[in-house]
Amino acid sequence: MAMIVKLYQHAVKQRIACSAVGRNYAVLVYLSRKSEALNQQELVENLGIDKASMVRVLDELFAEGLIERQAHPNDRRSHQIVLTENGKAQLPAICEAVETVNLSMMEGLSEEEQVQFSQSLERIQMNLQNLENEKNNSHKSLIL
Amino acid sequence: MAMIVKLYQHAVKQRIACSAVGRNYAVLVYLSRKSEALNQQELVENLGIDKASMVRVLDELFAEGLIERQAHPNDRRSHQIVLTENGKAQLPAICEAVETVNLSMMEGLSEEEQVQFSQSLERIQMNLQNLENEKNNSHKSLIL
DNA sequence: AACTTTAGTTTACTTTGCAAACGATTTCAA
DNA sequence: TTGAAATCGTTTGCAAAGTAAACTAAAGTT
Repeated sequence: MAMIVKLYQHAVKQRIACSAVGRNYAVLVYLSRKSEALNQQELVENLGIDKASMVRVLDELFAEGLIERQAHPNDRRSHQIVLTENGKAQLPAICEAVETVNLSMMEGLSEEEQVQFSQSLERIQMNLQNLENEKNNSHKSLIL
Repeated sequence: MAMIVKLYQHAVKQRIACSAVGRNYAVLVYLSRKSEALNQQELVENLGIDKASMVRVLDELFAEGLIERQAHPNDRRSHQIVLTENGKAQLPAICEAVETVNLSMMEGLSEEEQVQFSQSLERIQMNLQNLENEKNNSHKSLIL
């Protein structure tokens, strides 16, 4: 499966010429799909990029003028990450690349199989996240 | 999906205390599953680790006494990678870790869904590999 | 024999992850 | 309310891994 992820990301990046976007397309796509404002923590949890790396990624995207860190209304520690106009302008090209690869990837699978596959993926991710959390909380649950 | 791979590998590695094995468990497991001798090229293609990194990984596994590079009978450029006795001795613990995580991961999916999922994965990998190859051969096919 | 290709290695560089520490907050509990 | 603990983001330093180029040695091709 690690293989698949590498092949997938490689395919998408090849289709996005644009400098910093290529490496960080996942962040932009994720931002574009969420209507609410997101802070860095939420990006870290959902994209599987660790928080130190996320700082670097966002710095880079900011330097390219694609995102901004806005003040959070209720929490002065937190930043809300939003796409700039320039950032939004890149989306069609990025999404097209993603869509193209998605389509090629699913070739030969019926509509139903694709749906089933996505559902299985979601469940598997949930299961693995639970595993991870059990680990983290094991020391707490041991104090009985 | 990148998220899933990270969660999965993290879960497996946590369950394998043993030094160098933890990081490189995939190579050992893959070797144990193949009856024929494998060269580095085949490992690179099947595990998605690039060849320069593979040299480092195998160096490390060799330093730990877990694998050996044997001369290929017909091709003196090529090395056949084989598990040492010591390497084989580590397998049960590794496979148990992998099995445990696999089971937890698939929790809530029916036997049939699991089979379907694996088949879809295989097909997807094939599709992505074809995509990759098309790219590599595009310059050749352009010469008409 | 001269070429091209392949397998593996080395090198240097970049990218990423991980862990620890920190400041600035916010939350919680005594 | 005040003090301890947790959270958000950041920085730093180091380890691991990907990438790209050049190289050796050995096959394969023409």
